[in-house]
Amino acid sequence: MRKRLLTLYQLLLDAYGRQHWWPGANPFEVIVGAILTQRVAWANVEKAISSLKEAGLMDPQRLSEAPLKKIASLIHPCIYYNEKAKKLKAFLTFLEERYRGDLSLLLCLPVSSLRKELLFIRGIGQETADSIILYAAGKPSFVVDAYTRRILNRLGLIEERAKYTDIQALFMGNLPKDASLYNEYHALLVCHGKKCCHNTRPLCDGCPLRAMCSFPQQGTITASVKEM
DNA sequence: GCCCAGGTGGGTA
DNA sequence: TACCCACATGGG
Repeated sequence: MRKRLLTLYQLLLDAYGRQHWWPGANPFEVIVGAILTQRVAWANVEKAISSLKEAGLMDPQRLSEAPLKKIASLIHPCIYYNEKAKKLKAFLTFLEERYRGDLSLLLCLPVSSLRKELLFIRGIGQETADSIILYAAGKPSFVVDAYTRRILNRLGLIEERAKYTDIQALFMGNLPKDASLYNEYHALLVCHGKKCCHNTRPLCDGCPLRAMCSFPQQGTITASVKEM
């Protein structure tokens, strides 16, 4: 499995080059983006982030003081804007109550503690928590998103119903715990997912991953990770 | 007009 | 545990 994951990484890197993620200016902007991008195209998240910046609210203190309705109106290009405004508030309330509003205090926690803390916040699930750990804190926690699941399933490396934690363990159990590697790997998976094999076909013509089709279909994960 | 995009939480069986 | 639904914009 380790070899397959490394081959996949190399094929994606050769095809698309380095992605230089996350597209956020600072850790707080990365966190806002991670919450806003839930089930939303990134182009719409960018519009919302620009609006928050123009309003001078891309700051934990100022955003926490802003009325919920104002935040919702500024992030309107994102679907579920009312829910997301509440989620941003929930994060800021958590940050204020547990870390006196000091983001660096939260982000300096070890990965396991940081993940537990983030999952405690309403509106932050596993993918968003891992995105924050990896891209805002710069610590190794592999992000599993819809593209990751879809691509691995197409390659026969996981089953469609594999659990988030199992897919994450597949990567983290077979790759070195290296934030820059996880960063680039996830970015490449998203890049590939957007450009290629986005429909129900197994692999499209000209897909840079076709070389991996020769791998045997055994070793897929179901309820738990196998063949580590 | 329809489908889907870098999810999550709550309710129900 | 597994499934379903609400959330409710904008581009192709």
